[in-house]
Amino acid sequence: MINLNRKTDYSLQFVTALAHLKKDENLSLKTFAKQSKISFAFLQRIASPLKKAGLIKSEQGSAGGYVLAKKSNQISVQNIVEAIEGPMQVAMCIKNPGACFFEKKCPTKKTISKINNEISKVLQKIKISQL
Amino acid sequence: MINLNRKTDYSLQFVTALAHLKKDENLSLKTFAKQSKISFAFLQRIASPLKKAGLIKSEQGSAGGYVLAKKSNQISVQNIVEAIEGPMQVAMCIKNPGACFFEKKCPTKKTISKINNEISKVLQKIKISQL
DNA sequence: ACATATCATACCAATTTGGTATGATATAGC
DNA sequence: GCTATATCATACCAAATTGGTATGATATGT
Repeated sequence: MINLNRKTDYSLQFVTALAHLKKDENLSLKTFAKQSKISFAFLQRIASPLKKAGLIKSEQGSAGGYVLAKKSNQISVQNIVEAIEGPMQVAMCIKNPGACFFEKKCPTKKTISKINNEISKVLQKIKISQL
Repeated sequence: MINLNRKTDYSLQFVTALAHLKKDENLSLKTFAKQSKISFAFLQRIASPLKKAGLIKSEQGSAGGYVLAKKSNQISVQNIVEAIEGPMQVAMCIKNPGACFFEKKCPTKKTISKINNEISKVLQKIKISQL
């Protein structure tokens, strides 16, 4: 399926919210959960990979919370998708050599690969700052 | 996830094979199953929606089989994706009003919608004849 | 200390996906 | 009319993915 799952969807919302913070503000998950009506527990599962991917930073403790780790015009939808869902590939064959039975003989691999590149470009072009 | 599932993948292979038939030839699923090593039973589940979508035609009976219903430069990857997976939408909100809790207030709907259009364009642009 | 954060798990139900099986219907050729 | 070979229309099932929750640990400002 060509679709963004709920984790990715919520991630976009969260990162967008971070992009709109004022200087020296941060945003805790609890606060964002209240604002957005997204479950706190679910947000926790999102924040972790976003941080690992270097898109957001965090401070623990009582005045803690999250902020962007980069400028919002340097974070693309592609970055978020890949942080949450792993490497963007429209078919297993693109980035996993040996994953497909057909492999080299596949009559459509070239096309699949092209589709992958084009979609990837689209996602890279759209930045968080554009929201 | 941004990916083409196996049904769509096999569909691309099948339709491509039909595009390469000579004048007045047809292709039965049994024959294609042997050629491609794709399971016959699985191919049956693919052929049905492709036909319903008006992309391929069939003849029953002992000399029967499938042919394209349109010229191969008039069938896009988008057509196939939609025939197999339903309307292309990166998020439920795009084509199902009321499907999402956030609906009008959603801070990212505009972006999601943009992503949807861009990807849709990509898939429309790529035609079966290009394989 | 205590309240409030992040962090790191593990768990479970619901849905989707991949794949098979079964029986009916249509048709060309004998 | 019989037979072989097609499509057609289901229904079924196992495995993987997704959506969502729960629990406990660690860090830090007041």
